Amino acid sequence: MMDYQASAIEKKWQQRWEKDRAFQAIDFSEKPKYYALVEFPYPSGAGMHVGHIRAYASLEVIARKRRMEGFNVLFPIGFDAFGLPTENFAMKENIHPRIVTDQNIQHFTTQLKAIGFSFDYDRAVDTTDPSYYRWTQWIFLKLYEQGLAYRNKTYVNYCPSCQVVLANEESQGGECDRCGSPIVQKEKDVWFLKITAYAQKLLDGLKDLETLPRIALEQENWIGRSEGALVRFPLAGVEDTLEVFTTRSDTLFGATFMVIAPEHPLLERHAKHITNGAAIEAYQAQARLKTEFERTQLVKDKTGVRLEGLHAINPLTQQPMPIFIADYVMMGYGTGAIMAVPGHDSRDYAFAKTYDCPIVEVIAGGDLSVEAYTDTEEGTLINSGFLNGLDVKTAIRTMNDHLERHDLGHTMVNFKMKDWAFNRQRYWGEPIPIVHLSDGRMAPLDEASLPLELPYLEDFKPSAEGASPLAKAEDWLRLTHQGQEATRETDTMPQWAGSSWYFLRYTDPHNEHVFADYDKLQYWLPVDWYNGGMEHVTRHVIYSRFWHRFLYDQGHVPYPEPYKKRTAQGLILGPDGDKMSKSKGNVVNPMEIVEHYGADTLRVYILFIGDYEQPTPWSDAGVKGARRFLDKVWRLKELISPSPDDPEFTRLLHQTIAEVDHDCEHVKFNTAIAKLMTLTNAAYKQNRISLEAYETLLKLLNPFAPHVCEELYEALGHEASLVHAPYPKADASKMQAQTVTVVLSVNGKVRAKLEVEADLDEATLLEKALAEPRLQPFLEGKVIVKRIVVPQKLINFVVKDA
RNA sequence: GCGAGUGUGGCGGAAUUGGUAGACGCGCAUGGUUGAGGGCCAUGUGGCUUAUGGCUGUGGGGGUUCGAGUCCCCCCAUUCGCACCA
Repeated sequence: MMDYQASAIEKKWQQRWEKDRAFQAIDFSEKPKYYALVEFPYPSGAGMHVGHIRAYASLEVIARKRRMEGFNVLFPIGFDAFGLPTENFAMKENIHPRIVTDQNIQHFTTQLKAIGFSFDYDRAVDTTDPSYYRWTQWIFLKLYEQGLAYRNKTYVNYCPSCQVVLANEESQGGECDRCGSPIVQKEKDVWFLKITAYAQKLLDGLKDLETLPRIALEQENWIGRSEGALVRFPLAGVEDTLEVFTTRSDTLFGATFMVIAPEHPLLERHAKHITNGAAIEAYQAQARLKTEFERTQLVKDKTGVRLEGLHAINPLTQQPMPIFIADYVMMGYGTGAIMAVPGHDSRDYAFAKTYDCPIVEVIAGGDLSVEAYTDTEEGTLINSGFLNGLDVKTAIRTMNDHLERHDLGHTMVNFKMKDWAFNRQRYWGEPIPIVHLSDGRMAPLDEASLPLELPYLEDFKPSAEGASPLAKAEDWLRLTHQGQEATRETDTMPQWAGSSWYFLRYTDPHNEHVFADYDKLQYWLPVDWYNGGMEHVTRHVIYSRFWHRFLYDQGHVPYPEPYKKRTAQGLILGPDGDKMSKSKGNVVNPMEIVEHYGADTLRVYILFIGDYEQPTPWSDAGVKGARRFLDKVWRLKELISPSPDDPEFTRLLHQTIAEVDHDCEHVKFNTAIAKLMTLTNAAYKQNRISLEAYETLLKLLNPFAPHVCEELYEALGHEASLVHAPYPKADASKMQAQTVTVVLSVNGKVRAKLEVEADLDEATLLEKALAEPRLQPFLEGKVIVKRIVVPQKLINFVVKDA
């Protein structure tokens, strides 16, 4: 028999699958549908890395398994191809991003096919293709029509190096997500999507998503719902109020001063009453220089400036409350103003100490002379008028009632989530289909005029001061709209746009009339299983759920939630245990493994490497083990025998069928492979294998290592491929062992083992156990006080000295 | 600071409901096969030990139990997420 020649076999079967269109998803097939979705890649010039393989290999196994189980499987792939790396590369090399993108996509596709992924490549989407982004623009127009896309002047995180505006989550730690440069705050007129309007729906929808608790929790925290009250504090001497959001209205009697964000509009509104305007302005200027990172991370001392000439009144105590500006209060959360309760909030306490404000105890228990008493989830109210003696929960309810009755405020729900900054000042993104008319108004483009294509620019470097390169495309920029001179919007959409709805397009990727046919959406959706990176659990998953829910509300998609189940693979670290990075030189190129050992080896190794959902270091030695296993399966063919397998082997076979099935469905691919290895080893141990058992092994292994399995299966005389071969079913009656090992222990320590018939009755078993010679030294001269019998497993004698 | 995860041999990692800790793989050791090397095969491989036995052992310390990697309490380390969230 020939040796296992991976590369020849793999090419052969890849061509065969392509010729047979083996992985084509059939719209409206009679079979039950299964939609397996993996996050589509950004086609970088570096090609695939091992992380991609791990991300796709899981659902690759599931997709192949489902086909064998008789499902009509949609397992698509595409490319999230707009974005900065391509644009930066294009600038550096002076090649147009269109060309770079096409090359990269082609390179990626070749690599994906070389690994044997069973994607339906006919459905591939490319977010940079005008026939795709036409519909991204269309969805934007729908959002705009509903008032969910708006422009606002705001301070934005700006990266001076990339010359782009970044979302908060792209500038965490005060550094640009992409280049690591420090972020500065810049005032700009930018686009937002009103995702906050969907906050509650996005939160509620989570209960229908099957996922790890921590994945749901991360989304919950990101949405950040909190219940509380809006309270209006009257200002002394002017007809105005200062509104705050608080979750602890019960502490209102302890509120002794107010703090507002340095950007708070109250400052401008009452500038003429404020007598220390210069000091205020100086503080504002200083705060603006700080990034949000510095404001929240580095500066733990509380600084601020008291407003002179303006103060608020505590509506309950009627005491005057000084107002401060301080940068520990953020304009972006709640109302940008707080009532400070120094007795029970450590930030307010520190501030009160510094600025000498009164500290009032309103919840009994702490020692306010040393620190704020913040352990106040429960407790009893004191110094609080009508709340005295009430517990915290009742006090909150009572206070809220009081506020509503006296028109001082009302209960409200606040969300941490902010609106989605939806713009980039770069070339390689979807143009926003809006024009600015000469009279200052904005107008959406006509749907029929979409796509609004990117103009072909020779020079797509950013314009001055962070304006989009599109501002330089004079011919494209100017037009006549509704009889007026107009200019086009020059910002482009962020990279999250195209990925917010790509899974919908897969159901009908070539449709020129709608983004996807409703009946096809109804057939294929929802996505049955979505796998991707942990890092996308908040942003991408929430953004795409938002778009999907919006489209549902507008009647364009049939179901409210897009995903039924979400998993996330762990990172593959470098062999040194550090995160793989070019600078550390610990990057493993998967294609080298394919060349050296074959794609099947790579696939098996990556799933065998460790728990799928945990990070794991790469090991070159481990790869060899995967290859050895496939070699063993290959050579096992020589041991096919007409004589039946040992009963113990048959039992193991059926147990393996059941466990591999279970493990695959529970993302335990590593143990599934381990069990296939055990089965293979057992066949060698009995020195033969029945044809039936060998074929079963091939079918179980096929989703992991399809090329070698197909080759061996064909060599057995089968003409039909394994793609739709029926998946093995375990026969429970054959899983029961004839004999079992029962552990004999004394006082919990294992002293002997006993091979007995599985159905032996308890009395006989005990008799045998007591007669076991190896137990005698531990029983002699003792009294057995207790006998524990776990059927088919263990006996424990509890003894004590006689 | 808050929340979540993780911690088991030389290494990656296994271990339904508490019931033989270390499956499977790597590495290593010894022997075999081979012109050599590789490959392959067999056996062994947590530690200690006065070895067919005994003791000990799942980050540390307590506890519950006949029995704890698994359950409870306290601590430590590490990773991730959020972060002055009012």
